[in-house]
Amino acid sequence: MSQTTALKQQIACKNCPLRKLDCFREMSPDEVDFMSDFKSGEFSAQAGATLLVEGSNSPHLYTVLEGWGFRYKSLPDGRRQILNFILPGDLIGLQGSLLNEMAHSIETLSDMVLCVFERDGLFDLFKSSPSLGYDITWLAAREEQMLDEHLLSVGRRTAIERAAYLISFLSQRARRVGHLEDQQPLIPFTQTHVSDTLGLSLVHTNKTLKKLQDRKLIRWSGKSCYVLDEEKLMAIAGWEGLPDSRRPFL
Amino acid sequence: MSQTTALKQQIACKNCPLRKLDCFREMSPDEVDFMSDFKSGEFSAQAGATLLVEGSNSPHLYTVLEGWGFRYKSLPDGRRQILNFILPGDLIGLQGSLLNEMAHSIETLSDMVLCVFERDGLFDLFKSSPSLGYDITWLAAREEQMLDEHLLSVGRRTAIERAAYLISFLSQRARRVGHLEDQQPLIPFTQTHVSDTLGLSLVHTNKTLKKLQDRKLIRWSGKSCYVLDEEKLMAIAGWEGLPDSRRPFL
DNA sequence: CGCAGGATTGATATCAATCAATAACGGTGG
DNA sequence: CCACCGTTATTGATTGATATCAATCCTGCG
Repeated sequence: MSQTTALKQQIACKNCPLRKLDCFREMSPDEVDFMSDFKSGEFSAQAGATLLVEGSNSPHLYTVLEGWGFRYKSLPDGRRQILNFILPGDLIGLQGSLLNEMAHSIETLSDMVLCVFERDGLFDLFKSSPSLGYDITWLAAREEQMLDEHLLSVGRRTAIERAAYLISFLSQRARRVGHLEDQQPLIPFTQTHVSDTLGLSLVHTNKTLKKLQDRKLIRWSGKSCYVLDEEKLMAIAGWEGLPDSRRPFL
Repeated sequence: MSQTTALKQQIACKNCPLRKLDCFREMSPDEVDFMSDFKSGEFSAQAGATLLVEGSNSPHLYTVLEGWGFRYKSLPDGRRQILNFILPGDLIGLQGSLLNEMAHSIETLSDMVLCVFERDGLFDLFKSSPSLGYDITWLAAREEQMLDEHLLSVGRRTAIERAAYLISFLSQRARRVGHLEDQQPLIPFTQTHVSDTLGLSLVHTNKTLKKLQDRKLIRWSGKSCYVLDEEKLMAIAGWEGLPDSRRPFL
């Protein structure tokens, strides 16, 4: 549980691997310079590690370089709701930095590499580089938009619609950041994760996924989910898909 | 529907009525000056008006000066999910401004007065006043935090817990902005709004509210809900309450 | 081989949705 | 002032969806 290892800085922002993906916006040389200063190191964590805990007050912000994770909240008796998944290019810890206390926890699903920033430098970022400040706000608005859709899903979609939405949503996000190239599995997560995302019981989640499998829309083998027909999944969910504009990252 | 009336600018930012409420952060004279420039007018809308529509591309941002509203999304077949309620001091239209297209709609519950800003001026705000840019990001993070809690609620709380959470949540927010002084009703909304927020059917919502009423925690009379025991509601929901720090507004 | 975590399944119990009325209330026109 | 009407709230009966319970089955791994 929560075994993590700190590493030294290894990648220069200029050569950031994320910069090669065409889902991300270009950064100006000035912005890259600023980020090089703002970056205070790298951090890697093993699969299953807890990165941030509800109620804590982390001095850091992170951008995900590699790996998968998820944000969640729990009720006092242990019921858990997964709020969103975290993929490369995502900024995490912003709530903690601005509002002073994390209201959710974060766990890794796979091994993960993170780029580390000091929250104390955040206001300086807004002063020194308005465009990067704007980008952070952009990312916050995007997260809000995803949450809106999840809330619609959990509140108003049926079990099968929810499952179809979740899987097509994750499939699209994964593809954007270069995963799913050739029939790679979706995410290394379990049906327990799916059920805690959909707001359903584990058993009912299993039966619902089975229906999708019977219709040949997905295949769940071993610990992985393969997406066979994203279009049909989106149709079942009544979901339009992600906007396809390029997005910023830090 | 959607009958709205434009009004001339009437209130100087310096005398903004919100500034008197002690739930809001102080603004420096420079910031107030900037806001005076940024503000392009006022707008008032009748109860029941639609302010912004999913899919549209509004050229404006607004800060609520008076009144109540809500954000919602709909599925193709009409099922509706209310995402959050909007109270004085809230900034709306940010998603539309940053991401270019609104992914939700906004409707008023009461007559409403809004302070209007041009989205084209938004980047200039980040350049000219980093602290206001930071504030906008703060507000976005706060909205995200509320959505996280709603998602936990809809995904993992039982019907009565959800209802208890929603009502204590709204009660707290209302009180902060000076409503609920002496047994004022909570919000001018119907049980249909409650059901679309909780992700429950109207009938079941009614029966659930009745239970809260039988326990003397709320009273629903006419079109209004009165909160009788916020503490117990929070205990039922297993909810900690809102943080009580001051917050910024634009 | 045996174990552990995850997936699957069938039976049953609950919760919440739906259906179908009815009641209460506010506003309107006569 | 009263009858009428539309909206909202309320209620009981029934159906349907999802949760819970309790096994069993895999599969990767030491």
